[in-house]
Amino acid sequence: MHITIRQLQVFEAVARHLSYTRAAEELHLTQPAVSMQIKQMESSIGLPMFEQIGKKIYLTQAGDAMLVHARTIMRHLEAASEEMNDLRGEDSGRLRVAIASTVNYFATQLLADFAKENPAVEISLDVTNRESLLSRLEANLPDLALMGKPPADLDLVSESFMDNPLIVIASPDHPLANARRIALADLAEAHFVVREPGSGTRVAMERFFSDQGFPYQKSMELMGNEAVKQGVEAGLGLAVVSAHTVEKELTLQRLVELDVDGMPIMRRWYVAYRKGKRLSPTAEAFRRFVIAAGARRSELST
Amino acid sequence: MHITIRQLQVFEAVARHLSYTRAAEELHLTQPAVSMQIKQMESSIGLPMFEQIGKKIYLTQAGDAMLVHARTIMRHLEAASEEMNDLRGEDSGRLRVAIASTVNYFATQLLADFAKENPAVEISLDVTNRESLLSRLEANLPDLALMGKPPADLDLVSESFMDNPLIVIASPDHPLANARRIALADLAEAHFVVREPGSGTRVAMERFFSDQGFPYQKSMELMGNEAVKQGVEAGLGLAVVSAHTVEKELTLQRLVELDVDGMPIMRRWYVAYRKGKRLSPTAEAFRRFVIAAGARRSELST
DNA sequence: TTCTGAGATAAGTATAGACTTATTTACCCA
DNA sequence: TGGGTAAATAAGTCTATACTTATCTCAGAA
Repeated sequence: MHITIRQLQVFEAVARHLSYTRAAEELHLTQPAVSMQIKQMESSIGLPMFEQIGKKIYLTQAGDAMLVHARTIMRHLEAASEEMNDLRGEDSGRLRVAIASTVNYFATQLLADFAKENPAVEISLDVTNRESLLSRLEANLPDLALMGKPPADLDLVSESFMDNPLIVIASPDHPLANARRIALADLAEAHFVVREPGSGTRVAMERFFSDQGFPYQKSMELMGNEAVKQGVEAGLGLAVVSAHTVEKELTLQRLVELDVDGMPIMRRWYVAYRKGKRLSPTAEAFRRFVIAAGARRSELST
Repeated sequence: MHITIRQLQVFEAVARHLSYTRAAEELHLTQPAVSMQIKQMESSIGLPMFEQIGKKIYLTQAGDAMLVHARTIMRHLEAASEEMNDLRGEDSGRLRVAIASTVNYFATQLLADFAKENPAVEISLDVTNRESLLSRLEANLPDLALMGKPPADLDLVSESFMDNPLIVIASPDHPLANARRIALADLAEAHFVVREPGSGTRVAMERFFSDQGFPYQKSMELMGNEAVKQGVEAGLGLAVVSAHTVEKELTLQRLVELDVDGMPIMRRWYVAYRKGKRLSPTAEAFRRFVIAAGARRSELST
């Protein structure tokens, strides 16, 4: 059975008007065009759809049955067309964002702002550490990722949008709390609270220390930024964290930043997506939104 | 949005395999053919359906949404195709038969036999008098009609299939019950029970009497054959009826046939349908069935 | 690195799809 | 018996569809 969508459209119009001529008018066609479409449809089905009794046209039983299907099919085509129209706009559809856990401290705000501007967008946010974020990217789960510098081997398209200074924090009553220009060597005796392996912050810290030839001492390994901060507050030792994650604590003087030579380690945050990814207009809009927000923020700080 | 059914088919196959090449194999096509179909579909929709991340192919959100519709549309096409296949056969679908009430005495048996041979056919039977049967034919309600000689003005295609002798019946204790070769004039004093106007039997009777210049006397007008028969049994007078309707009563001697000169009036039954009607294979089969049954019956009686 | 499998691209073709205008046929009604 | 309306038929045109083969590109694995 080789039937055309066009044939279904024409058929439906004829069935509705029970008139070829009327259907032709509606479709801005000539009457023979309609005759032919119906005839082709009938011959490919092998059954008449209409019967002409006297001057009137009636649906045959086959036509009756066909009409039901023609209508549902057309309804689905229209529904699909509308959905596609929505998806073609920037303010609809779904947006799956995965973020490195450290990013959480400002990304949530960002997403909230974006959601407020685009209420019809269905946003899903996925917060994990760098390592599992990369594996999610590999499985093509998120549309976009917010993370530290992406590795070269995963073919990511990325753009940095914000500074990410890593600083050393200590409890306020730490002996070096008020020291100036501390050399890394001065911290040889200190113990460090560190994030779990797989954390981007930890990787960055270790790379920095090893570049500097500084063999840091680990006091404890904790899962997540919060735990680390609390560990430091509790006096378990120092820690290297992203400055953004401790803004509140520094203001409240629950924690202090140590003035260590070579710090802060200047890193950057990136918006990234896998090469080949067909960003939806919404995802693209969010990407720009993030970059713009980063630019705004760095303007403020200069 | 100008999309082809073919495109939906190809799209569905690709979405199922998540591979152009695999889909091409399934559809017995070359791989570029599939590429092009998808590309055309995407360009007419204005959104990508797939994204290629590394070596794997994934559905985009738009593709995901489209797939749902593509599948329902294809399901409906298949369902339609199956229904049409059924209707193309002789043993399915619906069969609407309208019969003149007098025909009821043997048509019900006929329909029962046909239904037994074709259990999947949905039969609807409509019993009315000639007049309302004609108006139903005019409205194209029945597929076929079983009736007396069809009028010429309604453009019916008809074929006679059985004799319909009209006879005069009387109660067994009627004075003329055993008389031979009664002349019509001898019935001048008799009263006749007659069918309602609109009845074919009544029309035939009146035409016959008026052709013979016989002004019959009407004792009572009754609705339907049964009422007429009971009226005659009750001694309300004579009646002209189709012989088929009184077989039982004659055998049981509840009624007798009067041997009137010029009787029986020899009429015939016809299967008829409106010119232009596209008889379904089932309807055509029933038409032949009726004619064959008529032929069998007249062979038996000779 | 090279090889391999998968998809994209290019170029070309046959065909049937979707129309048109002009004309004929058929029914219904006045 | 014509006149009007509606559908069928005929003939022709144009273009997009649905393919093909040949070649190129690219990611991932040996």
